[in-house]
Amino acid sequence: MTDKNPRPPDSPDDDFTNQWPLELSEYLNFDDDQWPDDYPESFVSGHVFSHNNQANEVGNFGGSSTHFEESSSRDVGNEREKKEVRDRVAFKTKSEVEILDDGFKWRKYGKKMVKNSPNPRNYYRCSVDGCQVKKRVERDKDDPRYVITTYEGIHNHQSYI
DNA sequence: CGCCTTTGACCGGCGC
DNA sequence: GCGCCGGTCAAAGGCG
Repeated sequence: MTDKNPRPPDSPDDDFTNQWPLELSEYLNFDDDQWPDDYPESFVSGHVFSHNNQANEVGNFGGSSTHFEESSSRDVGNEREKKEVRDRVAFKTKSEVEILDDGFKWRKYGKKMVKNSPNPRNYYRCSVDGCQVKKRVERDKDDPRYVITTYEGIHNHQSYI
């Protein structure tokens, strides 16, 4: 259990989104805290990119379309001290494997079967000490060839691997 | 030797 | 009040 609350005040914030190693073909931001029960398939349509810059690190990235979603209460400004200050970022990536290397070390801490999906959902956590970033990975129930990765929180460190 | 993976059980919240 | 669901932790084992 970790009742400590690190996160130095000098740590960079949402800037990390700018240094994302991946090129996002599209980016969607929802005003709501959650997505609809059933995201339409139009979500996944077209825009198939070929990321070559990352391919040198992982061979699994050959040809993948990535969709980016962001939901966070940055407009409120005053709600910084709330318990839900975590940034929720959802990626939809076309991949045969679920283990997409985003440049960070993740330790799997749980697997669960959600009723809305015939496929299990995997829970990962950043292995770096002080970094409480969590990651949720599951396959699309309508398109098993797509993988939905949801990131929660901001990394305490900027170095990856 | 250290770290990560896996499965089960437990817990909290919400709905009915 | 109970049931359901999603989320997390824990212990053991396996692998590098």
